[in-house]
Amino acid sequence: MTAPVKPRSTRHAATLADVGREAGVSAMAASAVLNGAKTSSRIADETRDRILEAARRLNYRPNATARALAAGRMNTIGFATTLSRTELNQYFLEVFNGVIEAAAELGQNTTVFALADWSDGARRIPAFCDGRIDGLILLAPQLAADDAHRLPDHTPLVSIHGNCELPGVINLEAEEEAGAHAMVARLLALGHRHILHVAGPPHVLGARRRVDGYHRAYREAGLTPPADGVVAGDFSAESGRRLLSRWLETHRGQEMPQAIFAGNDAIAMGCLDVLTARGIGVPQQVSVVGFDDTVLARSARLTTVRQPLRELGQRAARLLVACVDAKLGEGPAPNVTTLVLPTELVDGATLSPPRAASLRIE
Amino acid sequence: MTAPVKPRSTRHAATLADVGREAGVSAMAASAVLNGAKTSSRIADETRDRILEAARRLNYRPNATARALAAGRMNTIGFATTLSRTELNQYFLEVFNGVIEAAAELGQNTTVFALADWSDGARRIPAFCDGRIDGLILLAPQLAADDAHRLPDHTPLVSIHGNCELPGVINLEAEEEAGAHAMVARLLALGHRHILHVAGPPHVLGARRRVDGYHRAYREAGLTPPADGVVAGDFSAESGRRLLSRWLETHRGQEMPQAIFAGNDAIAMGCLDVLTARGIGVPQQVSVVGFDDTVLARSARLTTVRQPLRELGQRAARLLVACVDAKLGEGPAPNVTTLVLPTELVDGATLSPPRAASLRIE
DNA sequence: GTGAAAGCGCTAACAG
DNA sequence: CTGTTAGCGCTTTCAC
Repeated sequence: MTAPVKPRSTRHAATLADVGREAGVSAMAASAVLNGAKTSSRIADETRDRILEAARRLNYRPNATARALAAGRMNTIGFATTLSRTELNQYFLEVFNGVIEAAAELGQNTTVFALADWSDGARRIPAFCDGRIDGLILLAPQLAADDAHRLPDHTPLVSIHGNCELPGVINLEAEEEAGAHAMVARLLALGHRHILHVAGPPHVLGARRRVDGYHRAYREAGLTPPADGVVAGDFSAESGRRLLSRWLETHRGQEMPQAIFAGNDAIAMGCLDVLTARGIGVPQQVSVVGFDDTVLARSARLTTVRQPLRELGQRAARLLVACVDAKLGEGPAPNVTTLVLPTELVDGATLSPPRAASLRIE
Repeated sequence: MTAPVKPRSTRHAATLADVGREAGVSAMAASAVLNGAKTSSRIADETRDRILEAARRLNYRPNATARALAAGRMNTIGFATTLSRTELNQYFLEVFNGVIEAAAELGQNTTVFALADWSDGARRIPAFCDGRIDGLILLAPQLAADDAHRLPDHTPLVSIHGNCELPGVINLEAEEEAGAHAMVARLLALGHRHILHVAGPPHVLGARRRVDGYHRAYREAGLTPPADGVVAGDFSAESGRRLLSRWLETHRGQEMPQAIFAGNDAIAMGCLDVLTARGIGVPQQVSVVGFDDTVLARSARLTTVRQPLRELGQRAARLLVACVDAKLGEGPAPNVTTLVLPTELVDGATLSPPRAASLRIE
């Protein structure tokens, strides 16, 4: 019987076995001392010192993959999002900051999965949940109810701004309808009557909710929204530019809207571009308001509706980690299925009362 | 001798052993079929089908941690950066997009490590390199040469905008001095003479290089920079606001600078805030130019110096993965130690020739 | 108090 | 072509 060759691993500085050998004890003892093992009652102080000393001398580093394999936990959460390669996603950045911050506080790493789109996501998500992450946050997922059964059930999931209920997936969102309503109600209260809503994609729940808020504000004020008052595209500056340009083209000679309520800040920025290019003063001639309160809004001093994006990220991370803990029997499972945070109006420099005389589109 | 209890793992849907049992073959056969094993020449078609069928029935998913432990590779790269909790880092976002994009193309995941600051980083980096990532990108690290020996040598590192040479670490950067020089030279060519440089932190190499470019442009034009022509703070809008406000306070009654060259776009945005608040027209009365060409610049139509941030991220990821491959004997090691990409001027709406009459600071 | 043994799931080597 | 064996580094019973 030949003694098994123990090939000296070159992959890591030192293993527990190395440390044990150096200290003249077993690897288990080393493990007990170096990693907060719950198993060992106590190791003799003298032994412990010897082990610590050996570890320092060999520059011992625990191996995360081995530990993960044994523990069934990687201490890493995933964050899945679509990331366009042409337009940087401020929305992502805000939420991500919250996620990574809260995760770090809980000793968890964050790995980001960039999706081309969500049909891609539905296909790839199961593959992500293969042990490299302990749980996954879905950012603004566009999943069909049909995709639900394909989602892995052994990995906790949390969604932010999910577009449909997914069984077993906690969803976090903000009061978008209420936020949109409050903003449009304020515009109406200031005297604006002709408000154009340049909306996001109709297949996105949040975009529809903003449209709903717009309509409710008119309704509750006893007013009727203008004909052609809502145009929809996607959530990008480019879309804002395109939609508004086209709208102005097709309504040439008619009355210029007094205000533009953009579906998000990026759209608002696109609208600002168009107005500026036409020499139309904001807010002197037309008011423009956005939605989200991303850094874009702050840098342009845009009047907007704030969604607590960073906080959504933080909460999502904390809930997710709680789910992971619970799955491993290390705590109670959070008993929420949905969490809705408030929105609020943010004052900027792009909103004022409507001018007295109406303006014609040239 | 008691038979070892095989506790049915509840952690994963199914293991290779499960699949093998179901298909009536060994786990190795299953491994060979399900994961592209190079070892086995061929498995009988009939067997292979049986295995695939069993895998599908059991919904088999390979376990990434087990695979990583055996293979010594996690297929994940790390991205370490400082992330302020008060101001969102557009610079980070741009580079990150490049990193994640290139990494994904190479089948690698990306995990982000958020550092409070780089002294923190020097301490924590070794701990990250414990097998959970195969290599690490350092974004704008501020490391002392002294920290070098603490960096792990078993994990490949790549830095972007590193502040000092680190042995064995490939560094990527842009021609910052040249970019700053080109911009200031253009300002001078337009007729500006009194250019205030609101710079970044002097301990950051890139900030110093921009100052150098500023000085060289004056020198080569045969001119002398104004006294008090450079003020330094950090790379944030807040710093830009504070520095410019203070500068204007302390120079009250003197001549207003004709142009402001900001150390980065965030600083430029801060300066724009201050000028706007004072009712000073940009660029009619004062020109403002930035550095980086982040999304902030684009949304404000800021004239700026473009650094190819996304490309820096892409290149860094590709180089890093090449290093990882090389370490595992799967390819040649890249033989570069430094990569410098060009910068270029970006036209915006915040630069014009100086006005004829000089302006006094009120 | 400490060590021996078994196993987390997968893979590389070698035997059959 | 397929199965057996050993081992990646760490942990967790369970004897001693």
